[in-house]
Amino acid sequence: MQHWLMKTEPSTFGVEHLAAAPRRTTAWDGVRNFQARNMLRDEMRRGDEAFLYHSSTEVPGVVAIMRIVKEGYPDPTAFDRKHHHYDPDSDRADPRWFMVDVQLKRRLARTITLEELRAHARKELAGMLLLRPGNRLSITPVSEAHWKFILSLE
DNA sequence: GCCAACGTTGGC
DNA sequence: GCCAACGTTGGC
Repeated sequence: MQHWLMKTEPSTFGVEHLAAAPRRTTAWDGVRNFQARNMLRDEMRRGDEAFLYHSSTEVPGVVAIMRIVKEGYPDPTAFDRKHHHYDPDSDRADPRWFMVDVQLKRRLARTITLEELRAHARKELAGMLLLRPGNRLSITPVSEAHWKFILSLE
C-alpha cells in the first residue's frame, strides 16, 4: 500500500465537509497541476491511504486519514464552462485533468501541526516533500517510515 | 528555446 | 495583507 498527503483549504473543503458527505466520500476534483495530475491518474491505487492536510488556515497540519476508494478518472469540472476550475483546453476525448474518490477513514485524535512536523524535518522526517522549502504540490507521496512516524506523534 | 510577466500557493 | 517560491503563458 502506498501513502500520500493531500492538501486542502478547510475554508473551501475540509475534514468537516468530508465527514458530512454521503458515505464520508468525495471526488477530489479541481487539481490543476500536471505533477499532481500524474499521481492522480497513474500512481494512486484503490486501498492507498492519504493524510488530509489543512493549508492556509490558522494551524496548518494533518487532521485525518483518508482511503482511496476509486482510482483516477476524468475530472468533469474541467468541462463545465460555469465551473471555477473550467479548462477550455481539456478535451473530453482526451481529458487533461483527473481525480480520485477518497473516503474518510478516521480523524486524528489531534492536529499534527506543520510546526511539529518541521521540528523533525532534519531527522525522522528528513526528505519529506511537504517540508521542502517552496513546495506547493497539493499531492505528495509519503514514505512508509514517515507515515508511521507521523502517526506515532498522534 | 529563452525569459519576463503574470497568477497561484500557502506560511506568516 | 504581504511576499517568496514556483508553474504557466506568450512574445520574440
